[in-house]
Amino acid sequence: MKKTLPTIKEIAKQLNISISTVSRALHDHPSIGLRTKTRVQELAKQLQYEPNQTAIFFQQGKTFTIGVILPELSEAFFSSAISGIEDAAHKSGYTVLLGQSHDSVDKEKQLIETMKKHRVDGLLISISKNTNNYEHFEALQRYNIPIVFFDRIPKIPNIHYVACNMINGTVQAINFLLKKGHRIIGMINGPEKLPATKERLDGYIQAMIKSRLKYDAGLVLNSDLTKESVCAATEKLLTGKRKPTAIVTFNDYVAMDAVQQARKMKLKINKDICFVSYANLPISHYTAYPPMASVEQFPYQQGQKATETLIDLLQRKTNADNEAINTTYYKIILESQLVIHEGV
Amino acid sequence: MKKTLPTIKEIAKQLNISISTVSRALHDHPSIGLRTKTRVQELAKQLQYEPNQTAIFFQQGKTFTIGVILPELSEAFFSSAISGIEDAAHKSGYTVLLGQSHDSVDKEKQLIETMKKHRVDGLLISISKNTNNYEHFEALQRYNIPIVFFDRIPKIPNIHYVACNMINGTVQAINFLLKKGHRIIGMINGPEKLPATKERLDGYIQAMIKSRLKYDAGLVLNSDLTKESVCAATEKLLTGKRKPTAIVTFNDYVAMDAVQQARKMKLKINKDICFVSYANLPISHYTAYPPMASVEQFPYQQGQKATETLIDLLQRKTNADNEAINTTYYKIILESQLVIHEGV
DNA sequence: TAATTTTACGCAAACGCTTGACTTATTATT
DNA sequence: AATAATAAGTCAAGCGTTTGCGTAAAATTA
Repeated sequence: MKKTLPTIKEIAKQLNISISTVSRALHDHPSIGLRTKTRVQELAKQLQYEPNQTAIFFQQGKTFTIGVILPELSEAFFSSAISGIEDAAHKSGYTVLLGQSHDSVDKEKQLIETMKKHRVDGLLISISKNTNNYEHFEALQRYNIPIVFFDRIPKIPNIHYVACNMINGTVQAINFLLKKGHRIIGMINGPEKLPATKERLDGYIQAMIKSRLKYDAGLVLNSDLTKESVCAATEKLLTGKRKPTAIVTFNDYVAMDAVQQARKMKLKINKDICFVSYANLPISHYTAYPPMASVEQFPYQQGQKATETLIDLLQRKTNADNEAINTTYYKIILESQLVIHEGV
Repeated sequence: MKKTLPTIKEIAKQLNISISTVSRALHDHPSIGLRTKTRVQELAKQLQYEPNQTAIFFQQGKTFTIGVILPELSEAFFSSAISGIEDAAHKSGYTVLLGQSHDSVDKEKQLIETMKKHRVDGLLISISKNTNNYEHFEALQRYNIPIVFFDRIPKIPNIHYVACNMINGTVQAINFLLKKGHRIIGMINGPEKLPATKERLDGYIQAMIKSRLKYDAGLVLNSDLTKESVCAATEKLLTGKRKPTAIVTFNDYVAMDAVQQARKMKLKINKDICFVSYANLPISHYTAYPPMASVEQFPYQQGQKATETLIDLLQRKTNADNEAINTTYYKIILESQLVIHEGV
């Protein structure tokens, strides 16, 4: 068993040429003659030579690694996104250093430190639910490590991001319900401060107004996404003066809890009350009463697009080290889309 | 904006001392005087010095990175496992390079190449469904990159692995059903060649025999996990001469399909027919008819344990570079466990 | 006070590779 | 035939750290 791996030095010695010649030969440099070039390449193959990437990383000041920090891989949204990220990264020769924040700000900060230490070339981040201070991101500027945020993006100027616009999908969802004859449509939304919550509300209002229906604020309730608060909201909606015949829920988990509550109240799902949700569970159609339709937010594509954007940024950085790149920011918005489930 | 990050050379120059002194001072080396030590450390802090890890990686021939190759993060089992991996890795100062094979052998090989190029210190692998040639793993021996397999392990000798023994949990599952009064118990198992399938079968047989019930091979059917084959198996079981009153299914997906089929046949779930499954969906209790109980396989713990094992291997490697380490292999088996669901 | 130990630090090599600058043959140009 | 241009290499610096070894100066011992 060989103890030490072959290096270009080794090859150079065996062929009695200089290491720079070997290096250039392996890179097909024009100033090396065909003869020696093939000699080198053959010996390299024979010795199963492989360049020591750590040396190259070091020498080039690049690691061809991109760090990914996201809240929770067990959320289907993110496990889908990471596939998009991986695929796009590998396509350009990058690899993915992973870290989950589990929605903890401390963990997030810690991960950034680690990524910084490992000298990732760039960072892809979906921020934790509880992040409202952004210094730890800004600190990376100093290291010239670009960040592209995706899905959950901080509310600060001058950042690159990729996100999915929920307004459009929400409008489609409401229109779908209107077309089905529903006139009183409720919404169980998320935490008030979340941008995602606001977008859903905006879509709701927009759709109502365009259809010349008045917007009844009493029909839109916020929740903190816990089972209790969702059940409470559901109950409140279903016992109000204006009882909705359809409810749009913040996501599939909310939908499931709301369904449960409605059933507890002896309502027939899809008859007395219909649900439309935002897709995050691929198997939601296996659940007892799947939503009639869901708004799809294309996690795979978001991840992919974010990665492509980051890599683009990285290329530019190496090409032109000027300041101009710092002045323009990518803001990429994908459109969400309503998907109507089978048998509806 | 600083263009170049501070190095120890920089510090050395400013303090007019040698770089080796700086290096040692920062490492609290005993042969550096307290006076200079603090001077160095203070300047380092002031300049926000951070060691260039790529240089260190290179110099030490270690990257403090472990590669993880697994089939599919969108499977709850693996997204759980990766959390265990991450936590254990971070605890020891390692980071995680991620790659999904999506159950493709080619992708798996490719990932191994990438990981090798990136000079990961060690590898954690759960093999793809279709892998039946193991050369690409063996090739890593040459690079002295240890592998610990987890959950899905290749059938070759002389490997380290962590897996979960399903036999015990299966025995518990059967016993649970027996205690509930069931006497005819069916099983919808997985593909025949899978070790996971064999273990389930073994558990089934063991439990039956221990209870002095005869093992009826007609009650155990294999499936290839597709919806069609599961439905067919379910139908066959429920129309056979000996109709089971309970069925153990290979996993939660199988359970859902089987339930659907049973309902199609006008059977009342939990009355005419009961189901017990192997846990892989955290939200399975949200489904229409969740299984009465599931066999838990502790993905988080498996990931954690596998990582700890790998790191242990890595420590040994640096400590004693002898051959002895190559002669003993870790084979760690966790026990599965039956979890009885609420309201049963 | 001389000899010896200890303390505190500097020198320089090494890790493997890339690359700008320089050198020496060889071939082409006038 | 002298000069210029090209081809094919070589040299050596440099990337940032770590570390074995050497060595003054200071402290201890005899």
